[in-house]
Amino acid sequence: MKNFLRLMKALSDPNRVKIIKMLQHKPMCVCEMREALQVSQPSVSKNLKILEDAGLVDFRKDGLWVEYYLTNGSSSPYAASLLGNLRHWLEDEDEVKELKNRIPFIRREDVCKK
Amino acid sequence: MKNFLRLMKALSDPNRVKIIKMLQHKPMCVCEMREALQVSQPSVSKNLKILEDAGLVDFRKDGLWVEYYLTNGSSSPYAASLLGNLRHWLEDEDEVKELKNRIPFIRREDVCKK
DNA sequence: AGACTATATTCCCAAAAAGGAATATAGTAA
DNA sequence: TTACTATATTCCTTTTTGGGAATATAGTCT
Repeated sequence: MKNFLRLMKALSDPNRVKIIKMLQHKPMCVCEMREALQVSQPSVSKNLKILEDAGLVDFRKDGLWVEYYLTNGSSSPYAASLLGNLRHWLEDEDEVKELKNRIPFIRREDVCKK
Repeated sequence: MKNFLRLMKALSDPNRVKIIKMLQHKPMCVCEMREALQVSQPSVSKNLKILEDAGLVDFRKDGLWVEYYLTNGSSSPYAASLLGNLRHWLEDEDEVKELKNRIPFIRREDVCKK
């Protein structure tokens, strides 16, 4: 029950759902997501932690930055199911479409290291 | 997006999830659920409204009391999917098993009309 | 070592959520 | 009508949540 509730809670915030939708496109580091979402860096980090605790995302360190990516859901059948559904769900939302359109133009080299 | 978030939020509270699990067993009125959950009547009513807004439950008036039941999910594909999954999900949770065991002994005639 | 950068964490505040007491509403029954 | 009952709603309080500013941490580079 606890895990399930944690998952539902993780997916009940618009920025966290947007992060999921972005990561469906490609793995991204924090500064890229910060730019895409137009929120503060701590906000992105904290939301990523919530998604990680829910078993939805994982990360690998790449030098100075941290690349986040969607899990295969093996940690939880609930997470696996929702991640599967979210591949199709919300694809028609304007917010999501616009976000995915913007991703290719967000280049790590430009956004970070300022 | 709004509908999806509303659904996730509706399912991110333990009492609301328990209501769903109870209604899988049989339609119930507010006073029965109040007894099963051991919370106040207003709390049950408010949680039911949240579930209703999320497209998860509906109700029919039966004289003085109101009988709630699970929707078929036709109002939202998200709700339909989650309701389907929740038939199997959480069935092994002790909280849920105990709750379902208690339901047969909660008789409307005893619990209400005191 | 020191300077710099990406991310995580802490702290604080405003907004939202959840619960109960009190109250309002609607339906029943005399 | 009045009395009663089940549910809904309002109001209030406590807890939780989400955001940003400031700070800490970790990794890179010279």
